Amino acid sequence: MSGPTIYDVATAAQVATSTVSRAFSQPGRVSADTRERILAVAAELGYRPNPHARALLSGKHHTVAMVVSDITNPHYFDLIRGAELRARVSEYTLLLVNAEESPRVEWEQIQRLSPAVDGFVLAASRLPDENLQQVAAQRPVVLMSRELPGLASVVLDHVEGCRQIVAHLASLGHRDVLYLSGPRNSWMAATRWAALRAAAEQVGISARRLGPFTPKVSQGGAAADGAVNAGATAVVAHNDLLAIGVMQRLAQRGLRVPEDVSVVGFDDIFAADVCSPGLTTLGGAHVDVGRAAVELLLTAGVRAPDDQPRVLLPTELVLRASTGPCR
Amino acid sequence: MSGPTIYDVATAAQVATSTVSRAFSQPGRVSADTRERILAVAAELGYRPNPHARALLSGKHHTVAMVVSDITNPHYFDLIRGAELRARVSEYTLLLVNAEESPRVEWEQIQRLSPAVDGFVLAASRLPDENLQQVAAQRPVVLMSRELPGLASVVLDHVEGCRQIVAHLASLGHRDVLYLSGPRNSWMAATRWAALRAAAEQVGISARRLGPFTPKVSQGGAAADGAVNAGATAVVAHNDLLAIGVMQRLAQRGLRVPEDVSVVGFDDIFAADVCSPGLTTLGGAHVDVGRAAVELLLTAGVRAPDDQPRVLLPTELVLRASTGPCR
DNA sequence: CACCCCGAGGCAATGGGTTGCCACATTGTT
DNA sequence: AACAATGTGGCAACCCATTGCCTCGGGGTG
Repeated sequence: MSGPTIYDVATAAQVATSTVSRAFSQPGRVSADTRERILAVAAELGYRPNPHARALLSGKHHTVAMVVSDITNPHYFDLIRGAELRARVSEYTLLLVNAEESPRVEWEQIQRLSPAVDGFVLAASRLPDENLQQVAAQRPVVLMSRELPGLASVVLDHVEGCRQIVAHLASLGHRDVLYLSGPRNSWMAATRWAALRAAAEQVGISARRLGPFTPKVSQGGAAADGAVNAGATAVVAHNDLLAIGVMQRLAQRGLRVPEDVSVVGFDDIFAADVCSPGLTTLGGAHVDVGRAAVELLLTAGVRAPDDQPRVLLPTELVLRASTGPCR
Repeated sequence: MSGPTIYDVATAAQVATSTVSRAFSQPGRVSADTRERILAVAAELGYRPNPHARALLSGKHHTVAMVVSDITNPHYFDLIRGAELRARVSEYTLLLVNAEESPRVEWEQIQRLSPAVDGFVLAASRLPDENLQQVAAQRPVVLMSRELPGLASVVLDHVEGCRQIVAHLASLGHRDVLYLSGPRNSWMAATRWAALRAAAEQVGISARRLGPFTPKVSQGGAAADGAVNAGATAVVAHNDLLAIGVMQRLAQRGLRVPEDVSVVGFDDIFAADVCSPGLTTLGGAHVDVGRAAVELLLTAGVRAPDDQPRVLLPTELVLRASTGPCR
């Protein structure tokens, strides 16, 4: 069933298994021609080391698990891709796990995988702080799009990004921004609201909040109605999906974007570019977030537990047609 | 570093390791109170079996690898999700691998993972037939969106789907369809073209082909120009990304969709619903494709090599605003 | 009371690769 | 010429869970 083992190679090459093992892992430890003979035999037999057997003794699995809270959100694609790319450079396997927006599923999967991976990258984890700390006690952990003191994290600089959003809207004459908030247990939602409010205060305009909303297109209707009812001239939605839903509902109610209402999203997903009108949104190099997170994880061993880095990556406000002068 | 082992549990519960093992896997084999004691101790210690050690002896890894040719294509999301859901039901781990559109990368990753997984699900594999057969000789394989005699596969019924597309266009008065083809080595592209041509012949209209094109938005421009030059009234693009690119370019050149040209895509990705005009596209239950593929893989052991099923799932033509009466 | 059967638990081999330690041979040192 | 240093390869324990086989003791049968 399975391929040849190190024993088969050893027999065929007339050496001990230990010699075969060293021929691969410690090239200097065996003589040149012995090594050559072993490699030739191994190639001929199609030998490939069994990762399980290796992991059993060394405790190193050469595998990192990435847990995403909802794999259907297009925003994660770039994160996944970046993580995958970085993992492959080091010949690590990336195990992708979908938490289906459920903290329970997320927790169970992490517990199940814990003995089999070298660490976890958690994207927008929905777990409460205590659980994150428990995980971190077992295995190295890097958070994406979330922060927690004592844990390594990679996030886009939303403080600066929200300042850009507010400055943009203010320069268009808006005196008020309405944030359509994300889920209650989302760290991101809290962070964005705080940053928007601070930025608004700084430039002297008002900031209000509505929600929470599940950040999906389908929730955009309710969010849009709330925004209209609140008399908003500019809304900032928790993410692009929600923003697109908002725009759909506004169009349905006969309101024009951006003439009547300006709309801003977060993430710069592909659909933000093709929807109509094009969505102004706060993007960033999400591939680099994924890359940086795995990078931190792979170098986690050399850092002290109380020296966990917080990596902040720059955002980029992508201007499209959904924002315009205040009516 | 790592968690407690079965030895720790055995010591703490004053029994042999074999008894602990059996307490978990063969409940009837140990007495009720011994079992209870062991489970209590294990829970207290936070014991979880090491999957590697288990896999080493049994040869079963409880892991399937899913290889996608390009993870940035939104079309794969549902496939991934379906595969993930089905795998989790059986407590299998889904290993997601991105081939980056490179047959070489795809091949290397498969070879590397082969000793560590129970089988492969290959989504729109770019590997040549011979390589697929080699993989299948090592491990159970299920293809998605591709067929090869002798290998299990799950695909949407494109023959019927293309008939629906052609019937739809013909009923709008179109006497000609132009297929904007996908990559040269894509099985899907060949299949769609053959099905379109057959369907066109059946209803008595003409079918032409242009391409190949890399199925990305950026390639839509060239495809659109070619279509205009060919005087097409109805184009069928290899997938939604290409179709969206085509529509962007048509708009840029002042041509109206669908008044001047009707456009049809494949896959029904999220963006097809939000772009403007909405894209008529051939969708289907992609989640079920993913689900069925893993299902086949998990039951692969019980089938003879010459009895590999071809699963055909229904398509659904989603009508939106991008198709209309022939000018 | 002798014998058998059955339930319950332990011993030890197993899987595939890694690594500390030892053995042997060759070459160099005094 | 006797001995040390260095280079190569082998032996065997180890990682952790599983499982075939054995043992021991209690209850039932004749």
